[in-house]
Amino acid sequence: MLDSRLFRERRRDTETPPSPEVQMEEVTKEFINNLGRVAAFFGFQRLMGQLYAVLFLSPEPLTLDDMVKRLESSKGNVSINIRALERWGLVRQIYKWADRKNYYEAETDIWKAVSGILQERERKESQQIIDSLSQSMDMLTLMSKSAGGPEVTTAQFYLERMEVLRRLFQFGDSLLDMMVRGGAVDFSNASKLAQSDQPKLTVNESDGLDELDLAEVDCNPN
Amino acid sequence: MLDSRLFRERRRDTETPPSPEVQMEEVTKEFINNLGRVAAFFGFQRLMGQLYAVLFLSPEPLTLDDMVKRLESSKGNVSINIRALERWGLVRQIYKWADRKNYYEAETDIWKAVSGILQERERKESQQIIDSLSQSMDMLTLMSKSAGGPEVTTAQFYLERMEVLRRLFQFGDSLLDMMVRGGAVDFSNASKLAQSDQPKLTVNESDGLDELDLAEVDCNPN
DNA sequence: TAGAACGTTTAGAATTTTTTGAACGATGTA
DNA sequence: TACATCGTTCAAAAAATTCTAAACGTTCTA
Repeated sequence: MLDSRLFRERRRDTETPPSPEVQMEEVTKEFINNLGRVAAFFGFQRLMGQLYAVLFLSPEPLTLDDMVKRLESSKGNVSINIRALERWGLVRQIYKWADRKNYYEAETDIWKAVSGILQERERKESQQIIDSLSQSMDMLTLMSKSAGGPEVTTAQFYLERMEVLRRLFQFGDSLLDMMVRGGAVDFSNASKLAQSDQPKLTVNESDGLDELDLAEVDCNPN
Repeated sequence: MLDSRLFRERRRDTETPPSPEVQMEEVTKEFINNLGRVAAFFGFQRLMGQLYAVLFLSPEPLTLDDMVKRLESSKGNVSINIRALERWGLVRQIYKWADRKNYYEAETDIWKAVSGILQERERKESQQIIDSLSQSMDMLTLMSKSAGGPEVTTAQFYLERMEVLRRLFQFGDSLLDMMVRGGAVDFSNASKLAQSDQPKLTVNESDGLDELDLAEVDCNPN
C-alpha cells in the first residue's frame, strides 16, 4: 500500500519536469547558497553573502523586510549584516522620495568591491604580521649582538627562520598591492622565496605600470 | 599601604630591563600568536598555526608531548592538528632509530607549502563555484529560449548578472593557477572585469612561460 | 605475561559565533 | 495626541566550533 504510493510519487518526480517557476527558484537558491559559502570562506558571515546574492539578482532595490522574507532570517540579523555589506562597499543605499523605508542595491562593479576588501582587510592583516615580525627581528638582532650566552645562537637561528617568513608575507602584501593598484606580478621565482641567497622582491617602475618581480634587490627591513 | 606596594611593583617593572631569557620567551610567544592568527585568518584552526610556529622555531624535531607542554594544550588536540598539518604538507614526520616516539619538523620550503594549499583548497573551492554557476547558466540559457512567459526576461537578467561573477571567479582561479605553476599575471585590466564589452581572460603562451592577461579572447563557458 | 609508553579516538564540556525576538527611539500619519 | 512604521540594539537562546580527559589499541620492555 504505502510502498506503492511512495513509488508512484517517486515516479512522478522524475516524470514531470519541474515548472519554470520552480526551476527559477532552484537556480536562485543555489546561487544564494553559493555566495553564502564564498562569504564564509573569506571569513565573513554566511548571511552577508546571501544578502549580497539576493540584491545581486534583484532588478530593483529591496527593503530590509523584503530580504527578511526572502531569506527567512530575523530583522535584527539582516540589519546588522546589511550594514556590514555597506561598510565593505558591496551594497549601497537608495533613498526614495516620500518613502521612509531604506532600499538597498548591490554594487555590481565587482572589481571595485573586491579590491576594496583586499585593501581594507587583507592588507591590514598582512601589515600587522609584517610589523610584528620586523619588531621581533629587530629585538633579536640587538640580542645577538649585545647579550652573550646561549641566547646568541638561538637569536641568530630565529632570525634566519623569521626572515623567510617575512619575505613570504612581504611578497603576499606586494601581490595584494598590485591587485588593488593594477600592476603585474611574476610568480616564476616564487619558489625561490626561501632561499638564503638573495632572490628578493622588487617593484620595477616600467613605463608607468608597476611590475612586481621576484629577483634581486631588497625588501628592506621595516 | 596596599597602594604603595602596588606602586613599587609597577615601578620595578619599568625599571628592570627584562632578562635575555624573558625577552626570548616574549618574542617566541608573539611569533606563535601571530601564526595562530594567520591560520585562523585562512580558515584553519588557530592551534594549527601555533603548532607550525613551534616547529618552525625549533632547531630539532619535536615530539607530541613536547608540543603539548609548549602550548599547554591537550594531547588529543595536538594529535589531531598535527596530522592536519601533515596532510597539508606543512609538517613532516621524522623517525628515529629505536625510538617509538614520533618526531615532527616544519616544512621550511614555505612556497611549496603555500602553493600546495592553494592548489588543494582554494582552487577546489573556486572550481566548485564556477561549476555550479556554469550549470545554472546553462539551465537559464535553455529557459530563456524554450519557455515563454515572464520567466524569459528574468532568465536573461540572471544570465547577465551571473556572467559577471563567473568572470571574476575564472580570473581568480587562473590567478591561483599561475601562482602554483609559476606564471605571471597582469592586473591592469582587472577593473574592466565586469564590462559587457569583451575584456575577458586569456593565457598567453609566451616563450615557455605562462602569462595571464585580462584582454580579448574567451573564458569559454564550461 | 604484566605493565609502561605512545598515539588516536571520542563523548561531552567549554567556548565562541550566530541568530532571535523583544524593547526602544525616531519619524511619520490620522 | 495616539498610533503605526521602520531600523537599530542588545540580552538571551541556539548552534557551531574547539578543547579536554579518559578509554583504548599497539608496541615495546622487564
